[in-house]
Amino acid sequence: MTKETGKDRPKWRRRAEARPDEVLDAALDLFIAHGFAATRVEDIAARAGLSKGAVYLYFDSKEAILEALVRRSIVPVAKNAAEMARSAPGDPRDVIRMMVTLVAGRIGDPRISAIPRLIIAESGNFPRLAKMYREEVLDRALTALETLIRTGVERGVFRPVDPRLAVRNVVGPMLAHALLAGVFGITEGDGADPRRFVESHLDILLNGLAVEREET
Amino acid sequence: MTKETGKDRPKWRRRAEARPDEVLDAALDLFIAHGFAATRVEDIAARAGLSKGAVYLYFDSKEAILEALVRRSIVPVAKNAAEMARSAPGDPRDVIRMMVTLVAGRIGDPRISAIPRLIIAESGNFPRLAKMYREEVLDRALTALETLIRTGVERGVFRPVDPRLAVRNVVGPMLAHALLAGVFGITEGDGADPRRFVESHLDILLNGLAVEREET
Amino acid sequence: MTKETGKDRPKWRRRAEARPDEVLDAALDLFIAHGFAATRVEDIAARAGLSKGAVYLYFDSKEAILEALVRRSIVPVAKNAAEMARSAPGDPRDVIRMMVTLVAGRIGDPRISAIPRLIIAESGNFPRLAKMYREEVLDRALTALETLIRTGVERGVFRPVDPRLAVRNVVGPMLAHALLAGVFGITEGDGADPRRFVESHLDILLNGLAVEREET
Amino acid sequence: MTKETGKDRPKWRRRAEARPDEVLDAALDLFIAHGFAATRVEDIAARAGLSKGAVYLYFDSKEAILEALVRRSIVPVAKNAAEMARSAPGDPRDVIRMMVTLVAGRIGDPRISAIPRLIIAESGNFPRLAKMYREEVLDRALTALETLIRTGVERGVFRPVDPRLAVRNVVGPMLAHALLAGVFGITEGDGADPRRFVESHLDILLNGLAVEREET
DNA sequence: AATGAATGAGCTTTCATTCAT
DNA sequence: TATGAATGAAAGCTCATTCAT
Repeated sequence: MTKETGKDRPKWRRRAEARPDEVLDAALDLFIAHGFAATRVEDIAARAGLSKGAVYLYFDSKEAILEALVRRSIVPVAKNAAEMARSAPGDPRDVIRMMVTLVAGRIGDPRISAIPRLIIAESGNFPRLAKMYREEVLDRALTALETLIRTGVERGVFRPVDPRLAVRNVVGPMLAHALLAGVFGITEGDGADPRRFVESHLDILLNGLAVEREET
Repeated sequence: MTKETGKDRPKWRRRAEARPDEVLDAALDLFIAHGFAATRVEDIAARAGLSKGAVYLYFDSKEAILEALVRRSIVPVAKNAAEMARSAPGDPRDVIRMMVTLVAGRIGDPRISAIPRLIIAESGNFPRLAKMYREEVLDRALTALETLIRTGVERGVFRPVDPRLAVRNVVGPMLAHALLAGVFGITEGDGADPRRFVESHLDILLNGLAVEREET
Repeated sequence: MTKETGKDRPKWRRRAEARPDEVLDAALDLFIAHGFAATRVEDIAARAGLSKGAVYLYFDSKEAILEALVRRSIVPVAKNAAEMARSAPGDPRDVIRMMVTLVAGRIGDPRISAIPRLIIAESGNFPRLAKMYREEVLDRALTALETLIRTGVERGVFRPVDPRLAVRNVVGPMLAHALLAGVFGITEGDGADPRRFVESHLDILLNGLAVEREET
Repeated sequence: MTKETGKDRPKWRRRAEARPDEVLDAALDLFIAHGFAATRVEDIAARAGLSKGAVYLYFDSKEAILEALVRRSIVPVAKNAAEMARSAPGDPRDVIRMMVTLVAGRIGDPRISAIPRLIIAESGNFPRLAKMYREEVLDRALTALETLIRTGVERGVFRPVDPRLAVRNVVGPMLAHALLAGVFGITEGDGADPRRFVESHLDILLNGLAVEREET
């Protein structure tokens, strides 16, 4: 009687539908903290606020949780990639500036930068994950960057660098920044202000690529 | 006469002395391939050519193997650091060129680049490892680089960048290169020639830092 | 109607509540028969009718089972001690008669006399057990006996013995009786009638303590 | 050359011949402290001052060590029993006094009282030990005591007690005394003077058995 | 949709025993 | 006689997964 009003069901439903995501959130936190193998399904369940058995109503296995996690993290990338593509026509330097700023802002969030870290850690055991990530994220993102750099070179705003290799200079410093902070707790004296890092990175990078001196 | 030739000493004693390193080598291969948790001590033993129980003659626990592995990888760093220090007086650009070339050559070897990857993966479970690595390797190496850059700035060969942040631009691309190759199998069409990458990296980096245009 | 009869409640829940005690019972039997170290958790599980893993739902470790066993055996002692205390006012000889009869009746049951035997055997490895038993059982029981004897001496019904030492003459013969039977299978020709032993023990003991001859 | 004088060999030999006993001594100490199962052969070897492998030159197995230990402890009993027998003709009370004094003096030594404790602990796993001890020690000693008491009864110095049961009153208090001290560390305020206990025990026991009041 | 008791394979670790030297 | 490296069978414990309720 009490809980059967038509209006009330939505709340239930809403929860029920949100469950898988709650599980994924919980799993992500724990995978970040302890890695995949050292995280127990029971702990994921507890953190998600349901019972061990219930997790298996939503996911076939622990591995399936990891996979879903990676898959979920991939979705926004596709969107961003599409968005980027649209704004591509402009000056490659501006696009790179935008991309770096965008990404650097995100990797500050441990819940986002943790996914690649998880994949790095588990790629041996679950090659499918690495493959998925490579195909859906890296190939897209790196190719986009590559094209951008190639365009710059062709237009004469960048020196004649090899775009395939140059992408490492775009991406690497951000990776280093994220890992130094996330894994080793090295955040520099000034704290965690990502803007200063982005500025520094873009300064060095774009000057390194530019034909003419960039004014900072 | 009494002891035969030095070379002929009991094989097993000779082996016994080499055993710990053999175990570490085996462990490293497997940790790289499957991660720490998914590697069984028995597999390490088998790969090292001895029995499960024998591993425990040399190491107290599986975790101790991991720690020894990291510790062993740290030793050469101290040596290199000392060496670097001696050559420091020269042009900072040359020293950076040397360092990058040296390191990039090493990270091509999966057995060397795997250690940081292991630490990245296991830092959650074994914070001591991360701490050790940070103190023994990162703090040393990054500080050295920082000093180098600062010197360059002071001498007027580098633009006025923040040395603390600039180190990410030195180290990051190499990290990216190693991970793209090691984890995702992205080695570029041209294969695994590290020299081309080093060249490209130094070109972009040093131009990015330089006051005047570097001639490539 | 809704929940069926109380009796019909899910069997397994009912069992679940009894499980820890079933495990302890099984463990006791096996510890008696083979000692703590030589008993495998799997055997305990099998005897208790569940799987190895299930034992760990109820106890943290094998040692915890032993401890719980001792703890469980201690509970009734406290009750008895309280009971004894109430009847203390009477003639010390009567109280001693009661105590000896009570205890001797119990040590006939191997599941009761086994606990001290286990503690004797394992005190080296688990000093906490010995300490617990000493504090909860021995200190209580021996002190009670001591007081009893002292009272007897003061009232002039017992000769002036040292109560601290005399307790050994109360307790020791029962201990000997239990061990001879339990460990060495020495039960006397007439079998296991404990009453004859109790009679004999009390006869000798009380005559040994008495100021005047006891009539048997 | 150095170590080959004829005179020197004896010392060697002597050691070699003493080795098994040294092993037994070491084993006894450790078995007392940790029990049979929890004692490692390697520890026995270390304490006896030789290598793990060497132990197996003298004993076939760990169990064989335990058995030899018990066997060794039995030898003196036979001698004592014979001695006792010779002095038997005297007053049973005197013989009992002698026996109790003798035994009580010995059970103060943990290396002697430990043997029965070991047997109590391990009788489940090694029934042969219990059987051996029963036959060689208990049956002998208890029978002797029994005979003694029976004689006393027949001669009219003891009341008509059942000798089979009365032996428990002779032996039990000593057992209790040894266990309270050895296992639970209960040694009474006055320390470890065994004479006071023997005196107390004999006082109570002999008065308990006597037809006429004993003067203490 | 949800629970949590139960399972059992699998892992790390220990240690009696063997054997080449 | 003596060593100690090596073995391999257990044993304790964990945890992903299942299933009766």
